[in-house]
Order: sequence, then structure tokens, then C-alpha cells
Amino acid sequence: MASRYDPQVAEPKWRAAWEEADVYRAKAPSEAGDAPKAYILEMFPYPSGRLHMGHVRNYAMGDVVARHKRAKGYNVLHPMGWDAFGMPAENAAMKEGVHPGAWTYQNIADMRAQFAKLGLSLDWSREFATCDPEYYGAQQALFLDLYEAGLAYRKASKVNWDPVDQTVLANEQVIDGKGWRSGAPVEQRELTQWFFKITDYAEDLIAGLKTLERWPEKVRTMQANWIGRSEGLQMRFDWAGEAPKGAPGRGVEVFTTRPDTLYGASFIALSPDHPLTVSLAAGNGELEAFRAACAATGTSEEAIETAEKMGFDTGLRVRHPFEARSLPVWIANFVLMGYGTGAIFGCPAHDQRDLDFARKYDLSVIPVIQPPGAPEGTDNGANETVAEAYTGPGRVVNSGFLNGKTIEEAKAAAIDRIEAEARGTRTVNFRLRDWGVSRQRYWGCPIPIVYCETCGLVPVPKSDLPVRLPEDVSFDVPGNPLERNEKWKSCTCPACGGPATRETDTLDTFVDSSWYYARFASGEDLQERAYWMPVDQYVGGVEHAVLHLLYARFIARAMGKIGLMEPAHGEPFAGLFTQGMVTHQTFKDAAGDWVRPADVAEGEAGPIVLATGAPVTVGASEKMSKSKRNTVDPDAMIAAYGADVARLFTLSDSPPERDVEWTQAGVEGTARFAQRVWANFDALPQSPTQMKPSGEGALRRASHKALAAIDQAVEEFRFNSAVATLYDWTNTLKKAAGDAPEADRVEACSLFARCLHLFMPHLAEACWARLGQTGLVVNAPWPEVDAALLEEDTVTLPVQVNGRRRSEIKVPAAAGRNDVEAAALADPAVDAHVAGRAVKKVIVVPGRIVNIVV
RNA sequence: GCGGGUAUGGCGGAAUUGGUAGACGCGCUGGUUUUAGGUACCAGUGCCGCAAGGCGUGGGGGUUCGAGUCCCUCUACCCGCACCA
Repeated sequence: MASRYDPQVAEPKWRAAWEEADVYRAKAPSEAGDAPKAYILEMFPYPSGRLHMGHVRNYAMGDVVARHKRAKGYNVLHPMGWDAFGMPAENAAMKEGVHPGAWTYQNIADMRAQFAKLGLSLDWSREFATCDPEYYGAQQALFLDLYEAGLAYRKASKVNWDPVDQTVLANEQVIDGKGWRSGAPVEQRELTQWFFKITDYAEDLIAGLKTLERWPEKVRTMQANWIGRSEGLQMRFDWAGEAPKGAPGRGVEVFTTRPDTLYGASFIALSPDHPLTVSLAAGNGELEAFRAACAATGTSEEAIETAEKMGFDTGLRVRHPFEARSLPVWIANFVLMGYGTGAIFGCPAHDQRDLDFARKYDLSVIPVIQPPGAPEGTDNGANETVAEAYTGPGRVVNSGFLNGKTIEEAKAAAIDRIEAEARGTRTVNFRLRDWGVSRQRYWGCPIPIVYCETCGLVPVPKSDLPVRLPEDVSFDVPGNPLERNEKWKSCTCPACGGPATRETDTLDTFVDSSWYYARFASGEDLQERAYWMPVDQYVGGVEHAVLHLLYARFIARAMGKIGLMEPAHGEPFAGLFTQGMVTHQTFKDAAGDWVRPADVAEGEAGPIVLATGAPVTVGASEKMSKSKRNTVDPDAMIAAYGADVARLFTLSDSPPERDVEWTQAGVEGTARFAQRVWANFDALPQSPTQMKPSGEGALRRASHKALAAIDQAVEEFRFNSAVATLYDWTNTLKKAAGDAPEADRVEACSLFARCLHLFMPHLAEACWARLGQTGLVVNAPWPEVDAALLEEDTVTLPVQVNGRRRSEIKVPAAAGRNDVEAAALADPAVDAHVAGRAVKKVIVVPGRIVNIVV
């Protein structure tokens, strides 16, 4: 009587066995022997309290890689922890009156229990939460080292202020002019803040991208764009005549990437926030009003798109560097203070913004680049009807000593001359700004600095770390509870013992996640850290392409500089894989409210709400979210189908980098697969033979081919293909049950169980035990492919006539070209299509195909 | 605007990288078991055609004995950045 596999019974049993044997603990470097190391890491979760299907997919992928490496004899580190600081804990505190710490640790406990049920190959002995004082204390020490090294500093600057969360945001956290968490329009405020000097590494962070061969091209490009390196010239336009009162220097400094178009310059434009603009505006009501109008323009995508070019003529003039003429100095709303020098020269013929501006204020347009093949004197800008600036390639014209040169030659020549005349220098500019890390929040890592009335800014001595968060805090009013907590705030100065106050800002939570991988690797032991780093395979969502992944690359370099990590590990993640989301069908009722997919049934005239019969409309399959009511609870799926099925489904239907759609029918298919697998093992004799298989039976060939295919697919992150091969193999095993020798079936099942274990570890243990194995399959070595079995004695070759498949022939694999050709020509179906015509050519690709050309 | 990507049956997708297109799964059709529904199992399923055969990987063109794969060109959609001089 065939038995069924019951995951509800089997899964807890095998998890207990793994735990008892402590199978997933990484070996210390000294115990690892000759085994190479593999550090496999998935982005650690925020402890929201509930696991979602996206987590399941993410961790299932990392688990496949970790198990594969373990089976192949690597010493694997596969840790897990919690990215535990952040706003949701404070929001919960405000809403429910619970302490953020209590809320967070309860969530961690809940999620740890959910994680346990998934049966992941995690080494929990290294678990920590970033809100543990041991962790944030070590982070405070790291901060002090950065301060010592000049990589952390304090300055007053305009910052992005989120009025809802009442905190400062980094540039990376402002999306389309809005706070990344609150969605509130961000305001500009002048505040004194802590910054990390990420710009010191701008060049290195760009250069390092080239070495990251196992990163997605997309992520590397996004980072390169974000850092925004551009080569050009910073130069001065000297004042024509008297310098304006209070103007620093001998002229206006501008940055340009197009020094080849200097002869096309027709105006200078300053940012509304340029220091010269500010000084000119003092006492000038009209200019003040202009600046105010510029500041009022929003920073959203739409506002920028539709913003009218606005200008203000200062009446000042500067000299052209190469020609005896002068240019007007304007103030223009489209010039950003935050990039370059906050001033530009305008070349309307070859820059669209400059052209828009010139047309509006009737400034001259001087074409200096002639497109290739254009006749002499072609108008590409001067004519007032031309509305598009020419930015393509060409030769320089109307440009004195630059005439006739290519754009690249002219750039070099112009820079050489400006440098020779000491008016400027070749410069590289970056878009990247320093990372503002101060947050006016409670639930974060306190910045270990005090302010003393006599000594000023004083770092907290390392021996006094950690600076712990106070427990007695209230969240009844908005703002930072640390700021209001006088008892915590006031302290004595470590230097003079006099009265002092603590820094009340905490660190951006992205600081927490930018070095946790190093902490997992070793705690404080730098030798062990050097052994494990870098992370060999990192797995996570693409939404962190510029935030977390850029910060982590920076901090890894900074840790190299201050001796907390090998400088060679400046790239912390040697391999990166960004997985797609889990989506699910959405439905709405007549009122436009979201309806849970589980409440929908197929009615006679389309989908209806099961309970009421009311019609619903079908929406797109979208990322699971509470607001759209299309989430699927992993716990419910584990209860219904088992963890193995939930895990396998998230990997089976789509390539891992793409989104996968959760469907009920698909999950049921996966559950059927699990039963088919078990049926194959259950069909073996009660005491399977221990005889070695021999010979070259079809089952043995098919099994070794499948093994090789799965091995390669897993290696290349093509998990969906590996799963398809497992399905296929299952069908093969079933068909072979009647006729293959028992020893061959046992061997095939043994290979199968070890492949299956990457994806369905619990079921694989049950299968392994059914084979009479006494050990655990998680400890079984990866099977060797018998290469001899991959080669066939006879091959079936398709035969084409004029490129169309007409027949197939069976020939010995070792047959020579002439024999294959003769066999093909002798085939009756081929002969019919040749139809007596003369054969011009026969192409024989050994082992592949025959093509007869007539 | 700049950058990256995708396009294959009713659906998700596969194709050893230039060599039998559609593996595997879902769905669907027919059958067996079942009191019935469901489950399970068996067979079939790219399109047109009774068949022979023809057509077929977003559109058009090219290279080749042979193209989903390489080249040119066009189109649609998705993602990221965006007044960065």
C-alpha cells in the first residue's frame, strides 16, 4: 500500500535532527583544514514581526547556494540577524504606547520562530540585532575611528528635512522630492549635522565597479550614475572692468565639460544660491524677490519638467578668455549650487537649457560645432527658428585656434591654453555628496560625542562605550525623545570633568547595515574577519542598488583605512544577486475596494466575491502588499503544504531575477510533485540493495545527465531550470520503475535525493532515510557525475534538406562523416525530399545534425 | 532627455550559446478509478489543414548550408536617474 508523505509530521522531525547534530555551524578557520571558505549572505530583514513571501524567496535562494557549497566541501558561513533600528518601532511606540525596544525584541522572537519552520541552513550562533548594545557599541567605536581618521565630520549645511518623520534625510533617501518612508515633500533646512566623507572615495568607488564581475550590470550602472563622474575644466572668467563690491577673486569660477565650445559662450549664469548672488541680493529687493521665486519652485519631477527658465540680469560683465568681447552675467534658476561651482557659461547653440534661456532673454546663439557632412556655414543654432541645440559630433568652427579640430581635440587644446594662462585647471567633478548620517530619532545608534562648555566637541572615550539609549523615554509629543530627556542628555566632560551635554542625534540606520556582514564574520576577531571576507555571494532586493550597497562599499573601504578590515576587502560583496519579487493577482469590488484573492471565486459571468456573489474586477498581478490585500501568509502555506513546497514554488516558476506570480494552482502542482517524489522512493524494496550499479542503462544515463544539468544550473543561478530538471527526472524515475535494475534505481534515487536537498531539504531527508542511509542527507557529499555515462553509443541525428528537418537517423556516436552522410542519404524520407535532384553539399556536424543542400 | 533591460503557445517559462523551437509546470480536452464533486492516475495539447503538407520565437531587412540565438533597422513595454553644465 503506497504511503503519502506528510510534511506536517516529517518537517519538525528532520529539523529537530539537524538542530541536534548542529549541522549548520560554520567551522572556525583553524578547524576547516583544506576546505575552502564560502560566505553566503542574504540581506538581513527588518523585524517587522511577520515574514512575507518575498522573504521566503530571498532566503530560499541563498539557502540553495549555501547547501550546494556545503555539499561540495566548502566551509560555509550562512548567518542571520536583524536590521532592528528604525522608524516603525517609534511609530508603534507612539500608536500603542509600547517601548520601541520591547516591540522590536518581541517581533524578533516571532520572526525567529517563523524562520525556524522554513528549515534554512542558517548558523544561528552568530545572530545579533543591530539594536543590541554590543553591536551599536562597536558601531560607536567605529564612528570614533572614522572621526579620528577625518572621515566623520560636522558641518552646517542645507539638509533635507522630512516634516512628518521630523528628521533629516540623506540625498539617497529623497525620492522625487519626497521622503522615502513618509512620502512627505522634503523641505530644505539649515542645520549642523554629522557627515561621512564618502566623497573621498568617489573615484575609488567608481573604479571598483569594474572589478565586480559577479554583480548585475544594472546595479553597477546605477551606482556609476549616482556617483556621476565627469571630466572637464574649472576656469575663471575675469571681470570686465571693475569687480563688483564684495566679490571674492578676480572673476567667476565655472565648471564645464565642453571647453571645446568656449567660443560659443554668450552668457554666464550663477545659481540663485551662489555666494555672489547672495551678496548682490543684500539690499536689492528685486533680486531678493527673484531668489524667493526660484526657491518656491518644487523639486518634484513634474515641477522640474514644467519649470520655466527664469533669469535675472546682474548688469555685470566678464571677459571672454580667447576673444576681445565681454559676456553678461545672469542669475538663472536652472543652475544648481550643489554641483560644480554653482556657475556655468552658457553656450546656447550646443546645450538645450542654455538655448531655452537664450531664446527667452534674447541672448546671442553662436554655433561652433559643425555636424559631420554638413555643408560649410550650416546653420545649427543661429537662426531664430531653430529650437534644438546640436549636441552631436562634428568639427569645431568659428573658434579661432580651435577651428578644424574634433570635439575631443578641441577640448584638450582649450584646456591646455587655459591652464597655460593660469585661468583654470583640468578637473573631475562628482555628483556624489557626502553622506549625512544624523537623524533626530530615538531608535538608532547614539552618536558618541559630547559638547562641553569649555572643551567644545569631545569624543566619548572608547572605554565608556557603549553610550546606551535611555529606557525612560516618552513618545507622546513629536520630535526626538533624546532631545527632551535632560537626565540622559546632561553628562560630564570626559576631558575636563565639567558640565557637558550629549549629542542627541542618532545614526542613520543605513550605517547599521553597512558593516553588519563584517560583524557576522568575526565579532571582534580581525583574523577571522579576514578569513571570511569578502562575502562570496550576497542575495537581496534591487531596491538597495544605490543606498545600502553603495554605503557598504564605502564603509568597507573606510574600515580598511582604519584597520578594522583588510584593505583588500574594500569590495565587501564579491558576488551579488538581486532577486525578483513575489506578486499575486489583485481584485477590486464595485466600490473600488481591494478584495482578497482567496475570497474570489469564478462565477457564471466572471469573478465574484465568494461570500456575497458581488462581481469583482481583475487587476494586475502586483507585489504582495497589505494595502492591496493580496498577501499570502507563509505560515498558512507551511501549515497547508509544508515549508518545502512553499520554498520550491517561489523558485520554480520564473527565473530568480524576475518576479514570480504566486498562484494557488501552481502551489498545488508543487505539492503534487512532492508526492510523486515520495512515491518513487516508496516504490523501492523495503531494504534497498547496496549493490553497486554497473553498465550503461538508460536510467543511469538519464540520471547522471540530470545531475550534471542541476549542478550547472545552480552554479549559474538558474534555479527554475534546476527545478524543471528535477521534475523531468522524477518522471523518468517513475517510468523506469518497472524495467530498470534495482541497483540502478537505488543509485538514481540516491543522486536525486542529494540534488533535491538543495530545494526541499525535509523531503530529501525522508527520501534519504528510505534508501537505508543512516546519516543525514545535509551532510552527504555532492555526488560525482560519471562522465562516461554522458556519452551515448548511438545518437539520433536530425536530417535537414535545404535547412528543413525531414527525418532522423540513428548512427553510432563514433561514426565518421562519410558513414553519417551515407546513412542520411540512404534514408527514404530524405530521398523523397531530395527527389532526384543533384546533391550539392552535405554538412555533417558530428553529434548534432546533418544538412543536405540540393 | 540619459542609462539598463525585456519581447517565444491560452499562461509562467526552456533551448548544451549558431544545429530537431516550445523542456518542465499551470491551464485545457478525452479517458480510468470514485455514489457524485474533489483527489489520484493514463493519453493528448504551438497554429492552419481530413491529409499530404504549410506556417511559426514583437515588425522589417541581412549574414549563413542552417538564426529564438549574430548584424542593421523599427515598434511596444518594464526599471533606474534626471535642469549634474
